[in-house]
Amino acid sequence: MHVTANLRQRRKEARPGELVDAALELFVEKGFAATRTEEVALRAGVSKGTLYLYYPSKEELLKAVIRDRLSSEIKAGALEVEQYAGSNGDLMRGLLSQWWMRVFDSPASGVFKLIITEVRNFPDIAEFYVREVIEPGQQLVGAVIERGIRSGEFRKVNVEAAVQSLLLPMVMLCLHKHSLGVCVPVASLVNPRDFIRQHIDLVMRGIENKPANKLSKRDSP
Amino acid sequence: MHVTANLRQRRKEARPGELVDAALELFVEKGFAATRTEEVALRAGVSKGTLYLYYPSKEELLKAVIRDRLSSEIKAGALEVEQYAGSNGDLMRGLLSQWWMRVFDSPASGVFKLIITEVRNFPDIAEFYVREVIEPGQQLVGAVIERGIRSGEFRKVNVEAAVQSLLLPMVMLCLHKHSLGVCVPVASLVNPRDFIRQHIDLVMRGIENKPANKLSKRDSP
DNA sequence: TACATTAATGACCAATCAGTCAGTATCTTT
DNA sequence: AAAGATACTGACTGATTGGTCATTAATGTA
Repeated sequence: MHVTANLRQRRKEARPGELVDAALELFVEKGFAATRTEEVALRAGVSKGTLYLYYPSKEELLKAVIRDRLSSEIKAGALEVEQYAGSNGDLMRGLLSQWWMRVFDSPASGVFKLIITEVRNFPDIAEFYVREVIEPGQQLVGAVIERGIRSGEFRKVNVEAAVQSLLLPMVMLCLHKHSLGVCVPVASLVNPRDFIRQHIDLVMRGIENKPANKLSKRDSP
Repeated sequence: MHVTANLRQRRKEARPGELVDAALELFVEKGFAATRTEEVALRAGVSKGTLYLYYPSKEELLKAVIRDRLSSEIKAGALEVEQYAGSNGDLMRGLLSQWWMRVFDSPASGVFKLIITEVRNFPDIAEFYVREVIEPGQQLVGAVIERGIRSGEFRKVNVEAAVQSLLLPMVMLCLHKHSLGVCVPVASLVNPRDFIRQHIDLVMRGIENKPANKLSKRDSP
C-alpha cells in the first residue's frame, strides 16, 4: 500500500523555490487575479497554509516571483561585452543570440508577460523592473552600438532607437510564446529561431556602414 | 435644481457602445478577472442589471469588446495600398506612419494588451484575432515588400521576417503604453513618435537596395 | 522512550462578486 | 389621460477565495 502517498515532508529550504516556480507558471498561464493561492500550493506539492508560512500574501508572492526569476538572468552577459575582442557587429550578433537562447526557452520568458499584465496593478514592480532590467539591458546593447559608431564600423544612427528596433521584437516573441502561441502554433506566425537570425541580420544591415553585400559572410575560421 | 442628476434615461441604441467603451478601458486598466462588472456598468452610467440586459455574461462582454473595437480598425488601409503609385519605399513609410497615428493614440491600442493578457483564458478569441488582424496585417505589409523586391527596389529579404521586424516594435510600444508606460513616463524609455520614424528608416535601410550613402556599391542602379 | 520544537495541514471565516429578478420609471399608443 | 410595453434598477443570493489558526506529525535531543 502507498503509505508514502500522504507522507508529510519537512523541507524548509526547498519550499520557497518550488512555490515561486509554481506561481510563475500559473500567473503566466491564467493571470494573477484568476489564479487561486490554493492552486499554487497544490502545484508546489504543499497545502495552502504552507504557502502563507513562506509568503505573507498573494501579492508578496507575486513580487517574489518577479524578483527571483529576474535577478538570475540579469547579471550574466555584462562581462561578456567587456571581454570580447572581435568586431562590434559580430559582438552584437553573439550577444543577442546568446540572450535569446538563454531566455526564450527558459521559464524566465514568462516574466515579460507577467510584467506587461500585472505592472499596472502593482506600480512598485514597475520601478524595480525599469531599474533592474530595462535600463541595464538598453545600456548594454547601446554601449556596443556606440563603440561601433566611434570605430566607424557603424553609421551614426540614433542609439536609443536602434536599441529598441533590435530588442522589442525579441521581447514581443517572448510574449507571444505565452499568449497567442499557446493557442495558435507560433510556427504558423513565425519560427522564432529562424526569425531572430534574420531579424538581427536585417537590422544590423541598417546599422552597419558596409556597402550592400549581397551575401552574408560565413567564412570565418 | 438638478433633477437631471438621477434622471433615468432610456437609450437602448447607445448602451452597447458605451458599455463596450467602459469595458475596454477597465479591462485594459485592471485586467479582465480583476474588473468587477458593476464597475463597468457604473463607468458606462448604468446599473449592473442593465449590463446583463445587453450582454449575457462577463465573458461575452469581453468578446464583444475585442470584436467591436477591432473590426473598425481592420478595414481601413487595404485599399490605400492598391491605389498608391509612388515608390514602394515611400508607400511603406506612409502605410506604417498612417497606421501608427491611427492606432497608437486611439483606445484601439489597448486591444493589443487585452489580447496578450486574456487570450489564453479564452482560446476562441485567438482564432478570431489571427484571422482578422494578424493575417490581414502581415499580408498587407508583406505584399508591399514583395512588390519592392520584384521591382528591384528592395533586396531579396525574407518577407515574413522583415514584416515582423517592422511591425513587432510598433505593437510592443502599444503594449508599453498601457502597462509600464502608465507607471514610468514612456518618454523616459522612448519617445514613441520619434522612435517610430527612426525605426522605420533603420529597418527600411536594411531592406532597400540603395548603396550606403557615400560608400560605393557594386552595380549601377 | 519521553519530551521539545517547529514544519505542515485543512477546516473555517469574512469578504467579494457574477448573475438574478421583482419592482419602478419612462416612453408609446390610443 | 389611461393603459400597455419595456428599458432600467438595485437588493439579494449562492459560490468562490484570500487569509487564519488550532491541531497534527516529523525531526531533534537527552
